[in-house]
Amino acid sequence: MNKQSPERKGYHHGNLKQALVEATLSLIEEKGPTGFTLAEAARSAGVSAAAPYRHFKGREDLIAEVARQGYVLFAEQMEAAFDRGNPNPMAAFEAVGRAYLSFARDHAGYYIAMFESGVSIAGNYELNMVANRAMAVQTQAAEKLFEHMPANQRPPATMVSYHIWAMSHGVVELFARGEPGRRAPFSPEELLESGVGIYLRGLGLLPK
Amino acid sequence: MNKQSPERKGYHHGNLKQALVEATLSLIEEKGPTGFTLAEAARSAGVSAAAPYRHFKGREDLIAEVARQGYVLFAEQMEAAFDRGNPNPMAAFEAVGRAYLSFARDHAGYYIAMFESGVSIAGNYELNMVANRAMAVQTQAAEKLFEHMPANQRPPATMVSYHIWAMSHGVVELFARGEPGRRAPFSPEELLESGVGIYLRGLGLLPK
DNA sequence: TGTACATCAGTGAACGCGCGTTCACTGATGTAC
DNA sequence: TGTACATCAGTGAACGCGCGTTCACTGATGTAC
Repeated sequence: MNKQSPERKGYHHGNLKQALVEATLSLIEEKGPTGFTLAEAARSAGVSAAAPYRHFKGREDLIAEVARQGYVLFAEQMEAAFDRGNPNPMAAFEAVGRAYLSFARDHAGYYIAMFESGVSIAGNYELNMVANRAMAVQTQAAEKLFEHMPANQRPPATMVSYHIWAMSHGVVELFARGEPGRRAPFSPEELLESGVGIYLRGLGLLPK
Repeated sequence: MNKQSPERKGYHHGNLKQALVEATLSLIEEKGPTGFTLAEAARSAGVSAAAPYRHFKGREDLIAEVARQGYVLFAEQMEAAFDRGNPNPMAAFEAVGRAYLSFARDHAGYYIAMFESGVSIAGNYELNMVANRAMAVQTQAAEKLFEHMPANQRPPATMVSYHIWAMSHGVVELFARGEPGRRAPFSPEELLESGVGIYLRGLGLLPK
């Protein structure tokens, strides 16, 4: 175990801010969003305990930056999956659902910083903006789906996107953590896809 | 602000174990599942920092006890709401959903200890048992609903209960925390009820 | 191209603090007779 | 009913520890001329 970060050059780190973000991601995945100290993050970036203060106001600020980067990446991946509704609204909608799950799985550290760290989104303007951008994709996907449906035969698109978001988040929290399959005999993907399928049938958007 | 617990009698507390559990509940609600120390819990129970060691092995053990009590209460409330399927399966199913949400709302401290504290359920036999008992109610409610449906026209009852659980948990985490209505223009109850309604329609269990 | 200088981004020592945990102790309570 | 004694459930002092944070410092880098 080499505690010293390998890309460290000399007296100056050169890229400490980002190195701290990455150290934090690992620590979050290992020990949870509150299971480590700022000093620990500094140590695992190969730097003294005082160094982080050159880049962040404190622990809270570091985690907020991690969450911010996470939301940016998340928004990109959601937008790419949505692909402005191509090839068709239903396929795009389903792609967004899958993108949600793969983000949560492949970037657990970001996901935890964003949704489980208790970082205050309301109290941070920039974080608020980028979080909204990410979540807006889900609403757009629902709107596309409703394009040819009369408004009085369906719930508001925002409500639909909250339903899907809630189910996605619930699946991640309850079934995508820990050893695979430990808590349920179904995979997270399977659970979310089947759940969303039944839901869409309930909206009259899938046959039978 | 009286830091000393009021029901404290003399040299012996008399009910310290439970007082610590209750102090922990308040602290969890205030500061999150990792936002306080064992010493803090002791202090707010009006007792020296060494006293908790007479009842718990440490912080982890105290939180596990809080979670255990939470699961017991949760199971009771879910079972009462289910009422063995009375007055009819659909009403019972919906009552279970509402019970989930009110438990999360009225007993946030327990809910957080159970689902967000990172307490290891798998590694604690008693906790495992009581958690399973609570979750089994949801599966029973789904089974009752399916009573008169041929098995090949429906998903497994466990899967349905996981879907509902995921959506319930998602609604709690995303929309039932913080100031009411801050994150969504819909109340948690409204969101869960409408979401579950659409889902049940998708199962062919509700008309239209 | 060389040099002087300003600025940046680190160090490491120091401090005060509160926590976890142990320990010998002691006040209160329960019980045998 | 009294008394002796064991046990229970607290105290408070002590310890070592690591954290957060500040500070004067210094090595490295960038830039003006």
